[in-house]
Amino acid sequence: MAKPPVLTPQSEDFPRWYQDVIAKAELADNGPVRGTMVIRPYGYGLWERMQAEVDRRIKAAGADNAYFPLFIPMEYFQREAEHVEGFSPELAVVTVGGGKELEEPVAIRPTSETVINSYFSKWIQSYRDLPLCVNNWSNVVRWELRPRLFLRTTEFLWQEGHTCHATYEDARDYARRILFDVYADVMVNVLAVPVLLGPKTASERFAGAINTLACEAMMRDGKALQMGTSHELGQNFAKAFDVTFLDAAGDQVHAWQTSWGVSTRMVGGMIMTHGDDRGLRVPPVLAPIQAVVLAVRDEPEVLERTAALAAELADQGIRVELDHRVDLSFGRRATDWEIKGVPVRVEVGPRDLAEGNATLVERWDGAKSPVHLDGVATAVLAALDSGQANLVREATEFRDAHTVEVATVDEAIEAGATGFARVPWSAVGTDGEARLGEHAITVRCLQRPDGGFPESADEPDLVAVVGRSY
RNA sequence: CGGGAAGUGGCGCAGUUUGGCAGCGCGCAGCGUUCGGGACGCUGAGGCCGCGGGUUCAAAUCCCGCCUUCCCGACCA
Repeated sequence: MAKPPVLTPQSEDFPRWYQDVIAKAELADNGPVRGTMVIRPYGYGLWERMQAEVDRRIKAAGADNAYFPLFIPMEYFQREAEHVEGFSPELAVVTVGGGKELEEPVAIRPTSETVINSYFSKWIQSYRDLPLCVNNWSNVVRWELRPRLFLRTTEFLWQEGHTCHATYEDARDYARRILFDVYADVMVNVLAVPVLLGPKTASERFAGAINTLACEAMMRDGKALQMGTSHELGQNFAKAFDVTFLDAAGDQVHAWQTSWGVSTRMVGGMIMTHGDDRGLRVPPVLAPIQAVVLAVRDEPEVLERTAALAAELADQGIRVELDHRVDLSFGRRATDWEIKGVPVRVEVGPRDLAEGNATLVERWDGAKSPVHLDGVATAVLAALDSGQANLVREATEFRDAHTVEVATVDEAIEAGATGFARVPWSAVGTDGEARLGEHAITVRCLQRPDGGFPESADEPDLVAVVGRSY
């Protein structure tokens, strides 16, 4: 009776499970060039939903979309010392164009601070031009040594926001606003992925930033994934690219800036936060397909009722799909939707109809329940709500159950191997970071002892959250 | 980029040691029977054995180079 598992069980081999589920749920394929990724329609559907939710919030935060070019003059990279140093190793450079060796090689953007700032310097003249907040949806290239689908690909899709402000405080507040109102909000309320928020240590900072704020999540194998970052750039790039403005007092001063991004990595984070041995579990708010109405049998009444139900659900604003593939066995189709993680399945067969019911199956826990045909829409909506809440709760409980409080670096090394360890930052420091590093453990972010967000990384009594990471 | 493993119909693999007709399971197509948790029967299609070079009468098999994937490390959304 027991069928061989469709996917490698997580407990047996988590990385293998991850690859299996990406293949079987038809999310993505490897591209022909190392590190590249072909995103298949269902995988892209997940990304499009993430994009829509992020985009809406970015606009609400006052940033407008724009587009900057893929190609960047090499010389731009040289201008900010830390930036060059940080990105040089992963830069892809075009040296031939139109069949000729180029006089000046052209870099393919790994991020766009440099080009964008060269235009900011043209556009900004007065404090009245500030704040200037733009966002770019794009692809970027970072020559990765160890690619993994969605988590770390040489080319990936993301948004990068870039802003200029008149004061340090404005820039700092904006970087936080993006972290909280855009990123954390999407992670928790859309992706159902609980995130820890806090500044990075100096060694984990973005190349060229004065402060990097991060959203860190825990995957089901206990490893950390950085889901998004928001940087305070200070005046580093403004100085390198001459982004200045005349302030109200008549002085020419450099702008204070931020940059921030989330990428297709979020898809990987969602997969590894919620997926189980039966497949994906896509949070209802995110799901491109929230409910599937499945005709159990090829009978006229069944087909009619399922079609009517699907239409009714669509009328309620539910993203619904009708499964009339009666040439495939019921079990096969049920399994397919399960692997794809569709939150709710509405099954209708002759037995249901005899009772005047449909069968509602919830993906998050597999629970099946009969629902009167008149109450399906209401029941689906309720299931979508509770499914979302349950996924967040489950993921939060998992993370907390794999997080321990420790006092020393040695204890952190031990605990960090299987989850998160919270250790006083004062007990770690730069030397401690190096020792953790020897065990492939890093400080994911700094927090207040109560988990609160610190005013600054220099605040006393901070706690370092450490763990292994992707 | 270092260490390890591996590339054979779409997917998973055997065959490589000892060179001699390219196979199996799943999937796919057609027909029929099925259909409430990956259905079954019959028939059939599908291969430059990762790519390039070499050795040989003969290469999936031996030799050299490259590419790609996976695992473990150093760097990163």
